Amino acid sequence: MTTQLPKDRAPSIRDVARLAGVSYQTVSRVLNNHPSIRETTKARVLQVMGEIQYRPNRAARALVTRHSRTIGVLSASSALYGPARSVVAIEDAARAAGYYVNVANLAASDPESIAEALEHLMEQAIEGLVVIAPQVRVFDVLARTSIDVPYVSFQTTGRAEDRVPADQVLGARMATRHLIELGHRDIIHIAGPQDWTEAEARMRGFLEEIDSAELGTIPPVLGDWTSEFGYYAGRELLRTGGFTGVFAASDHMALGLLHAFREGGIDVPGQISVVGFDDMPDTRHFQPPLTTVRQDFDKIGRRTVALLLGELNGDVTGDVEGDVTEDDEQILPELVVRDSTGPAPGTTAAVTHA
Amino acid sequence: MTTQLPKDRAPSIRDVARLAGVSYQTVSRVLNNHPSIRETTKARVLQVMGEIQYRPNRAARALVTRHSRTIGVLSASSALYGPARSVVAIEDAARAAGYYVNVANLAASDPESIAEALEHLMEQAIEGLVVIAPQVRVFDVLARTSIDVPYVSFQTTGRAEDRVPADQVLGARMATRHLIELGHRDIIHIAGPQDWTEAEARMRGFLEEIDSAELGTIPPVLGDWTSEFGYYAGRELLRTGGFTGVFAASDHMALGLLHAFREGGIDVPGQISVVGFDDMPDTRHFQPPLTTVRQDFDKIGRRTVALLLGELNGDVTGDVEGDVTEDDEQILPELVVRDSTGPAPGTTAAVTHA
DNA sequence: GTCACACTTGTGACCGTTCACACGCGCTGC
DNA sequence: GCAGCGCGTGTGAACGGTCACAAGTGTGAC
Repeated sequence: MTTQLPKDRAPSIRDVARLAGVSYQTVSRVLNNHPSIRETTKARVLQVMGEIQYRPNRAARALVTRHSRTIGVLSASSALYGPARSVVAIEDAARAAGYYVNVANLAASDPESIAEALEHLMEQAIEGLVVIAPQVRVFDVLARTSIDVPYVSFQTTGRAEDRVPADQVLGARMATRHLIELGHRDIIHIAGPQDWTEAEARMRGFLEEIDSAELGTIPPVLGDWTSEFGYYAGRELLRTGGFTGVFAASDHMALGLLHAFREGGIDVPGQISVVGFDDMPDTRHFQPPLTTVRQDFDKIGRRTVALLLGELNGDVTGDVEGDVTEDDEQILPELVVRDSTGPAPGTTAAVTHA
Repeated sequence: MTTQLPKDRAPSIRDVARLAGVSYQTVSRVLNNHPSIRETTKARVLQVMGEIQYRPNRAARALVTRHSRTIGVLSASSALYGPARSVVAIEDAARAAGYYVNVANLAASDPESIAEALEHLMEQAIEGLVVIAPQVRVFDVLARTSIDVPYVSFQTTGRAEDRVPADQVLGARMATRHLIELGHRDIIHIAGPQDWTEAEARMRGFLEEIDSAELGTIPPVLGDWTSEFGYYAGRELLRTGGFTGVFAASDHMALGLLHAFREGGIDVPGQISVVGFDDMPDTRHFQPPLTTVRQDFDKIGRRTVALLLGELNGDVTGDVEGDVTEDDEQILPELVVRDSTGPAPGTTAAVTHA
């Protein structure tokens, strides 16, 4: 057949219809696989689609359905392993669910930057929002600007009424317990920024575990996730002393700590034990290879997306048709023991460093 | 005024028009700031827009203009620092230029995965494509599937006729020269996957520099960017020996090398010097702090986006209206000397390790 | 005073898809 | 033999913008 196709524009549903000898509505039905359509017709239409490389126009579809099938991700400092890995996990999960993702990276976390990034996402007509950033502040801005898309933070659990990242708490408890079981009594926590829910949850886990072991609490140090901070915190800690175990809320900070301790002539794990969080791939090549808590980012990403899509579709449980389920169940973090942790020096006593 | 707005849908251009007492076309003119429109009218329309929080519908606009203002990014293994950082840089640059970004991450780099990811991006009606992945293979797939969007790879220089990432070559030369100047004669290169243009360019830079110093060439080892690979390569290298300097194409691989050398009882930089590439923030806390080549990802990102947008707008030079220019000039990498490099052992002679 | 022209504004059609509704057909049931 | 029904398919309108064109106003030149 020498039926001519438009040269200057992409083939549309009507072109397909003409070539297949049906109406455009029938083609539309094939696209949305409507039940009542004859098999043979469907096959014919599909074949034509393949032949002319037809691709549905998302803009037209979005226009009429009022659904962009796009979710937004607001991410901070994506150069860090955790956020970067999280974004990837979200993208993959969303793609698997047939959604598109638009990411806005936060240069700074002042309200203006946040508002600007959100505005950028809203222009995209996002249907939902995943926040990988200081949730507290983002929430502030969201409330103030009356932007009303459903949103979740990475790490939220499946149950909508309980937005606490249970596995984060658990992971932190595992890390802390590991140190306790090695005989450490004086353990310090280098926390992440407390307006991140993840940081807050990890700190909570740490405190809970310390508490249940009836150990004395050393006030945690509030950091910024980076190795640079870990390094300076480590130097400072060596000046004051009074601890034998450190639990850092990120592997980056743990790396900095290791550097500072090494520089200070401290043996890890001989004198001080260090635990990180995330298990980024590099950690096993740190000096010494780092004991840390592994997170299953992909699973968390799928759960987060499932939760969000569930909310979009109006049900509270977080269930979605079937693609991305598996949510409610808790995703267990895993303690990976390497060489940065060992028995507390002496038997039970803490060592003091000058 | 008690003019009622639609409750179930977002306000449209016609709602604004009604409230401002003008036609919808006038509102459209304001949106596209058409020159001939009275200041007072424009102000009135803008005020109404602000009051009712009007946001133009991108789908409708895309439908009629046939421009999605979206560019796609095809990225591989974004858990690595380089790609992750590159994606962020692209996103920021694109956002600054008023474009949206859609990222597809490659799980594997077989043709099927690539085709699937590309298909996902094409559904989004992307106008251009940035590839941060094995360009060679992606290009194969692109050619085969007759997808026809303009595309650039991250790292391409401004001049369209010369798609060689000059600064990559230069950076590699700087790293290599640094080793040579320290007296190293037997230098080995741990390269990245050769179907990445970046990897190929870095290797070329290495070879060029070795050549111009009239040193003997040791065949480079082809790696996969990861610290894990670096570690095993390092172990293997220790078995064969015959070198005193290593230039790794990524900081991750350098980290693995350091680990292997440390484990083998080799002193870095006393016996072997190591140089990395990228200057990820963690490198200064490696043991020892790593000498590496710093890349200005943000600048490269802006240049890449400018180049792509220039191509979209039909001009060959890569210039775009004025937003994102600054391209043609070369972006100079910077050698950051830390503690992983030192004078070659002995005077000029190479050391052989058992 | 009229005409040309620039400036500003408005009207109709269209982009590609989905939705609501209508319609033809064959089958069943009485 | 005809109402009723379900299946498969087609027609018109709508989504929210932009484009092409028309038209009203005011100004200056003749």
